[in-house]
Amino acid sequence: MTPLQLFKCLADDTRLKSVLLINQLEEVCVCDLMEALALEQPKVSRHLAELRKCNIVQGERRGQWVYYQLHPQLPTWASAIINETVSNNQGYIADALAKLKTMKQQFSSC
Amino acid sequence: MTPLQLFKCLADDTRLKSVLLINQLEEVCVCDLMEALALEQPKVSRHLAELRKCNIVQGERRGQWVYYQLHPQLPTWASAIINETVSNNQGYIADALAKLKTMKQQFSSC
DNA sequence: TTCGAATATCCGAATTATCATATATGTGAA
DNA sequence: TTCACATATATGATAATTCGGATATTCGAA
Repeated sequence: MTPLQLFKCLADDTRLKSVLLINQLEEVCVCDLMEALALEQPKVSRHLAELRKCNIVQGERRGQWVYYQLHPQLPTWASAIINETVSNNQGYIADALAKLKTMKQQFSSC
Repeated sequence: MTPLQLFKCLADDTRLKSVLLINQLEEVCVCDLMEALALEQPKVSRHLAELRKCNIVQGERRGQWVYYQLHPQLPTWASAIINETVSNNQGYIADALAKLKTMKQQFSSC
């Protein structure tokens, strides 16, 4: 993966938040992201597809749901960048993260 | 500066290379970048203007030329990302960097 | 006036959003 | 089991928007 590819993927609000949330939570499903970001399903799905195409995330179907995680072969420098971004911009995903966490408590899943 | 702003700025070949080169060389003028990247002056200038607007770089006129450097108030996490990118993707700017260095040796400036 | 640099504008190309539809999985009833 | 249906996700097509490139013009300094 080239740095340009990575930055292009992260240069969109939906994709950036998705990546940062996935990075924080280890794995999330599409419906989680829909709720957390208050977005329509096709929109989330489309942006995840782009992230998949660049090997930034990896989707795995388990029954009804598809769970996304960071791609296991993500270069170290790329995940360093993601971590650096999260830890210094917690406000950027704070709302979504809070919503996700209360969701997880109330219902076992979507 | 928000992370989204930063990534949008870095999501373009000209801008990304310019930032990485400026990071490596401390400061460069527009004509340096034109030569190194083999681009027209207006193109370089326009992208630098975008980087200036986001406070990623800073331009300073000294006589005829305008010299650019990373913005002194660039957040630490942002410059960490830039450094992480450079040190793990040297090939991406190797050509431009080599051209710049031989230029600097042959002529004192543009 | 001349040269380096910045800005304005227009146009074409690439992105994104939206709607509709397709596929995959799970559930429950016949 | 098998069929119908509900839910979750993906994808296709098209409209709307944004973005980048080329050219011309303007600005600033020598």
